[in-house]
Order: sequence, then structure tokens, then C-alpha cells
Amino acid sequence: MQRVSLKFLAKELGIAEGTVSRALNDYPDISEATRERVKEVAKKFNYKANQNARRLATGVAEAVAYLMPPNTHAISEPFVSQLLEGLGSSLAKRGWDLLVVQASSPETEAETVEKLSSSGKVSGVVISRPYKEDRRIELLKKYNVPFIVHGRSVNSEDYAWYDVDGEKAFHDGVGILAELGHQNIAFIGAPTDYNFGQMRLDGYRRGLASNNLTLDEAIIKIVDMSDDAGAAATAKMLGLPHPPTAILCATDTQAFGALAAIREAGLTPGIEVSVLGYDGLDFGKHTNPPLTTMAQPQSHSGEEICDMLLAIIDGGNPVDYQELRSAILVRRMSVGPVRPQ
Amino acid sequence: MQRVSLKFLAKELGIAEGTVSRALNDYPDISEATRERVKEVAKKFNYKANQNARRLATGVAEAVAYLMPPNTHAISEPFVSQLLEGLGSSLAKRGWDLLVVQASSPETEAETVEKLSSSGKVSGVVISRPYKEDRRIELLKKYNVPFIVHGRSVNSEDYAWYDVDGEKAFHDGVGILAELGHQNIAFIGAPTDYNFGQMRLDGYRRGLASNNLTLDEAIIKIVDMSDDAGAAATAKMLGLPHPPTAILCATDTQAFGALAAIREAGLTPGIEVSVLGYDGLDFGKHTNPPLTTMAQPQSHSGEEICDMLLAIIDGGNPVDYQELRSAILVRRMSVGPVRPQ
DNA sequence: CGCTAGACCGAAAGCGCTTTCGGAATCAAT
DNA sequence: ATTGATTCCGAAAGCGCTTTCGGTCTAGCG
Repeated sequence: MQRVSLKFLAKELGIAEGTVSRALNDYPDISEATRERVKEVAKKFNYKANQNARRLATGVAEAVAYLMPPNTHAISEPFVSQLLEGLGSSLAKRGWDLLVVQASSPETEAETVEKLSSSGKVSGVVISRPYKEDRRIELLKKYNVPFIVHGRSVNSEDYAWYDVDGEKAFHDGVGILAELGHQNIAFIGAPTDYNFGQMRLDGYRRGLASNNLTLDEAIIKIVDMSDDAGAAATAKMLGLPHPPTAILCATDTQAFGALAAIREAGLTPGIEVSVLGYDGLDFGKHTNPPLTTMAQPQSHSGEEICDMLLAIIDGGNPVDYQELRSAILVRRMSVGPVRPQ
Repeated sequence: MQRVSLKFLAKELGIAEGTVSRALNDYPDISEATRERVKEVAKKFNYKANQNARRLATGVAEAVAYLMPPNTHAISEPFVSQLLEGLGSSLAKRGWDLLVVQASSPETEAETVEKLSSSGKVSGVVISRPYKEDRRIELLKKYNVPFIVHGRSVNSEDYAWYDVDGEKAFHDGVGILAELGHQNIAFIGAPTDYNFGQMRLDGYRRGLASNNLTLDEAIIKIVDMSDDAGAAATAKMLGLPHPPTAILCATDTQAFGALAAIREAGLTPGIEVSVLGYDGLDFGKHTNPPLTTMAQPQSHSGEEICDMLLAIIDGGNPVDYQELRSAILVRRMSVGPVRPQ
């Protein structure tokens, strides 16, 4: 099976290799006649340029990488899937590739980033869920790779990012609960080395203050983002002498666990204890009871992020690409007014 | 910023480019001394080989592609995420890349596959959820790309695949329900142009036969794999003069909908109407009631599939790589004995 | 001490494409 | 008919790496 290369086409057409290349790439110095002739023959032989040669010659990769969050099972989280989907389809429209790369361990992360930037494999990268201080971001800046962050680190002035305002969401979340009469509002948070974890906690705190509620460390639990962790934290708080009547959760998954723990304690979520989640997972409508949550408007985040990244690759100034979205409340059944004790 | 290339290293070391390359790649004809010297300098300058050049020279891509299912939002399905995660980490261990490619539309699918195979971008590809007759498989065979199918098409003798025996699972599923006294077992299936849809339906039918149950077309619904579709189908069947006492669902997502529809009808799932799902989604433990389901043992499917693919890329015969796994029952609360009417 | 066999490295070709540069051919204008 | 511009294409030089081939040098042997 003869591999059809430029050389092959050139021979077939009786013209020079370079001419074929220029014809295929619509250079202006090729006559209409030969351009068409070339393209026809190319189609006939089903010519597909070797991407590696092309990339080597042009120096542009026409590919972007998504750097998976370092923690395990991260890809199973819906937000990753949605992001990938959007990125993938946007990229595909332009004929670019999407690389999904995982650092095998936190130690090799730097190595991975370096390799990504130095090996010419990609023209840009996107990462998610930065830590407050994130090494990946530093490396990306250092190696001068166009990148965009899904989320923000603490110092986010000088790079491009796309984020949902979790601080505001949790501030407002407390307000929603307070308005329903809740005074004893617990918080189940995510690890605060993640900046989003910190911001949601900050929002919660500010929300408390805005509503003249006192902060009680006993009903603030920073735990893993899993249902089991959410359940354990909830169980513990329910055993308090003065248990919370509402629980604000940093993630829906934790909220699922909270629901379970409340039922386990013989109480009814949404009636005796309200639960407000965050993420807007579709699945929340099937829990018992359906979960009220603050949804990230991330249906098109992948596309937006892709557009932003491409703009930066094309020479745009990263600082011009910082998008902050707001979460929106999805009312279901897990939040209700406080009941008289 | 001087790009550190082989040439650069060679000059730095005062030896030939080829020698540097061979040293770095552990060729046996390089003395231990220079090998170390080379590697040291390479590390010092943080040398990373340009992958495009490397690939061009060697002709091997060291990358595999996952071809996304053509339907939209496919990536959000947990099985895709899990697969990607496994593939990604296995590949990463070997320093290979994972490309996620989406055909922008069914029409461009052939084009996509062609390009993938001819452009030298990847050494192998994996696809999921084949149709009974699947064009992608034909194309992959035609272009002689190593590939492996997650699932099987109707004629699966001559290529490599990894599948879970849905036929058996549904046959046994009927048995489980029948043993609990159910005689009127409904089936909510997936579109039968997907081969897995057909196989699960076949299994259901054979299960009916094995248990001397009569097949009633009125309680067989082939619908989309969504919760809404599952709910609608369930609602319809519940309105029948002789409604089913148990429902077997082709996917957990449909089962979630079924649960909702049953509650909507004022009945209690797991008591008045049993629901048995398939997929083993972790999330099923949070439904109301928790969903009993047949789980795909897919936690490591990504790794296994990766190993199989690499073996084929290394020259293995695809036919030697056909793995059939069994589903395992996860007992939760949505299945119970039939109640006296 | 001469000869052969390794051990080790340099030189160079090539992977398949892009892109610059210059030359040939065509054409219009003087 | 000469010149100057254009138009179009061929030739060739890379892009950064791998890999073969042969040559030099040392060591080991008789």
C-alpha cells in the first residue's frame, strides 16, 4: 500500500512538491488551473497530510491539552466531562486536536507541564480547579505557554481565567437560608488549598455577617468532596447539642451525603433540616428529596474557554480574557423554611 | 530564549548530534561515560525532545485516540469518563498521549476516521458503543489501524473488543425478578441500532422464556437513554389495565426516571413496583429508594483496554484480544418480592 | 609486534512537509 | 523590439529528530 505523500502527488501531477503544497494551502501565487488540478488529484488519492511533518515544518501544533486535575477520579466529576465535551467540539470545528493529559503523580506534574510546553505537542493548555497557589500556573507562565484556567488562584490578575463566582453564590446562599428563618446554618466545605474551597468558605462567612448571624466553628466542616465525607460531617453536626437547621454544601456530591445522613438520623431533609448544594448536577433531581442547588452555568463553558484560549494563542493579551459568571439557583425540595423547635 | 535542541546539546558537548540522540535513547553502542555525560547536560538544560520531529523520524505516533460516541453529550455519561480516565493514566505511564476526538457530525465521521489513520497522529484508536453494523469499525479495518471496540457489533469475530455480557445480565436479571415472584416484568430498553440495546433486549426475552413467562409487547418500551424517557415509558405502562410489578431497565439513567414515575403514580418503588437497573452508577445509592442495579465491572476497563490496544499495536493479532466480562448485581432497595394484589 | 575484533562515535541521509527565493515565461507598455 | 512588471512555478533549504553505515581507536590474541 503506497502511502500517498506530497512527493507521490507531485510525481503523479508532474509538478514540484512545493507547488503541490502551496496549491493545497491556497497560496496566492498558484494559478487557479493548477490549484484545482492538484486538489482534484489529492482528493482522488485521498491525500491526508502527515500532521507530524506539517507541525514540524510550521512549528504550530494545532492542538491544545487539557491538564487533568491531579486528584484521582477527577475525570468522573461531571464538570470535567462537560468541559471536555465543549472543548472537544469547539476544537474539532477548527480541525484542532484535544489532548487529555494526566500527570501520573503530583511530583511529576512539573515535569508534565514542562514536557507539554517544550515538546511542541500543543499550542495551549487549559487546567481546572487551581490551588490557592498553583504550581502549574507558575510553570505555564514561566514557559510562556498560552493557557487558561478554569477557576482562579489567589493572584489571578496576570493570566486568563474563566470562573463562576462561588464567593457570591455562597454569600447569597446564606441569605436564601436566612430569609427562610434559619439561624443555625452549617457549612460543609471543600479543602481550602483549592482556591474555590477558600472562596466558598469566605462567601459563607460574609453571608453570615450580612445576615447578622454568628459564626460557629462547630458547624463548619472542611472535608473531601465526596458523598461519604458529606454524610460523616453531617452526622457529626446533627449530634451537636444545638444542631443546625440548614446545611450549605460546597459541592452537590457532599450534599447527597448530607441528605443521606439526615435521613439516617431519622429526620426529613427539606423539612427538619434544609440542604443547599452547589454545582447544579442534573442528577440532583433524583435524590430524596430532590436537591436544591446553585448551578454553575457551565453548559457552554467549554466553548467559551476554547474561544478564549484560541484568542490568546493568536496573540491576545491574557489579561483581557477573564470571565466571571454567576451561579443560578435551582429550586427543588431540599430547602424549606425553618420549623419551630 | 534559545530553544534547546539536539544540535544545541551536541555543540555544548562537543560531540555529534546523532551520538547525543543515541545516548539519550540508550543505544548499546554508546559508552557508559558519554551516556551519562550527555544525560547530565540534557537535564541541566532541561532538554525535551520535539515530539513532532521524533514522530516524523520514527514513524510512530506514541498516541492513541478515543473516538467519542457520535451522539451529543456522550462524554457526560459516566462510562465515557471512566474509560478516559483509565486510558489516560495507563497511557501516561508509558509516556503516550491520549487524543479525544469528536466527529463534528455523523457525516464527517468517515472523514474523521480517515484523517486519524492517514495523518500519522495516532498509533491506535478505541471506540465505544458500536451500532449493530458500525461504519467506524469498517473504516478502521479498511485503513488497517490498530483499534479496539468497547462493546461489540453484530459481527465481532475479526476484531478486538472488550465487552460486558449484557445479554447474560438481562437474562439473569429476569431470573432474579422471577424468583421474587414477579410474573409481569416490563423492559425499558435502549435503541436497538446500538448493539448493546439489541443484546439486552435479547437477554430479556430469553430470560422470560427461561422462566416460562409470556412475552407481552405492551410492556416492552424501546426509548432513549435518558431519565425523562424512562419516566415516560414507565408512566405509560403503569396506566395499563394489567401493569407490570417489576421493570428492568437497560440503563441506570432510565431507571432513575422509572423510579420517579412510579412515585409520581402514588406507588412505592421497591415495594409495589420493583426496578432493576443496569450500569452500576455510583450515584444510584442516592435515589429514592436506592437503585438495585447490575454493575459493569468497568473500574479498570480503561487500563485493560489500553493494554489490549498496545498489544495489538505491537503486532498482536486482534482476534486474540476479545474480552467478555460479567456484570455483577448490586443489591440496594428498588427490588423486592411481588406483593399479593 | 602485527593482526583481528570489538567498542565507540561521526557523518550523512532521510522522515514529509513548508516556505523563501529566484528564474522563466507571459504580457503590456514605450 | 526593448524594457519592466507580473504571474506562476521549480529548486532547495530547512524543521529537529532517528538510524544506518562506516571508520578510528583500543584491546586482546597469537
